[in-house]
Amino acid sequence: METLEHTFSISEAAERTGLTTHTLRYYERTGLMLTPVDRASSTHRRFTEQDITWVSFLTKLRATSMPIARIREYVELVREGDESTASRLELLLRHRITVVAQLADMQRSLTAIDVKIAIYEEKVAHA
Amino acid sequence: METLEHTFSISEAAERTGLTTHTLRYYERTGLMLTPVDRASSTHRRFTEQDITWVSFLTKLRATSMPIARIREYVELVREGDESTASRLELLLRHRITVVAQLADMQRSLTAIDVKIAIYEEKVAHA
DNA sequence: GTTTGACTTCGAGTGCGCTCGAAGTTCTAT
DNA sequence: ATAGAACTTCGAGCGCACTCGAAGTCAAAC
Repeated sequence: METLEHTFSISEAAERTGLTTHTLRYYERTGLMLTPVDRASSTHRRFTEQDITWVSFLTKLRATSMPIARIREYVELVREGDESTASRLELLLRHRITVVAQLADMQRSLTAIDVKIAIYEEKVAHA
Repeated sequence: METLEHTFSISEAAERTGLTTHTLRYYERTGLMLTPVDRASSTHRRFTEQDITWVSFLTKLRATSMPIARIREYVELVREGDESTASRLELLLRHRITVVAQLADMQRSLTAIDVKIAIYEEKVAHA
């Protein structure tokens, strides 16, 4: 059952990815989709499950501050097929290092803020 | 000894805070300093230890994505003096919630990226 | 088959946080 | 005294990632 692949309109895709339709079109036009999005009825976009999956992943890359341009590089590697696996791994590993650094940095900043909070709490408690 | 308060030129302040002189001036002019920076010899800025300490803290706020405008609100509260302690605490606690959310979000994204990395490592190992 | 609303492309606009350059002034070292 | 570096203000410009509006086309529901 369910052998036919289900597809989604742009607004359904927006709903599923948490992006706006504007942003989805922007991502496509700026070269961030693995393949051009299918068009049903000549013009309207039909997003496949794979498109949605990819957009969800690219959202993770964005959420960790990978710049659009870097994501585009990654996409180009994916398009090259299997032979680029090692390059893709390398790109992601490099990105991973920056993410871990970001997390550590943010954690350190949070600690500093917590120190301040503690001081204020003390102050407020004595008033 | 060392009872005289040491002050810093803008380039020394830049060095100590990791910001550029341009950014330090920008922060001052956009209302992010607790008090106007002292001027020695009529025009040149002289940063006090307290200025440096404050800039370091505001850098932590920025590093956790607090917008300039919110920092300005915080600064205005500080200028009001002791009576604003509770408001400042509230502002920081509210910010804290967003920071914790950011950290969790980033951590989740990192996990998704790690899954992909594991897949690629598997693939590369078999080649 | 017509209406309603979702879709299309295109290019321009926005918001944020810097970042920079120009043109002039002041400090420091000799 | 003077050269050169470091400082000053001011306003404009930039880079990134969207975000939006206009004007037109298409499609699903009745």
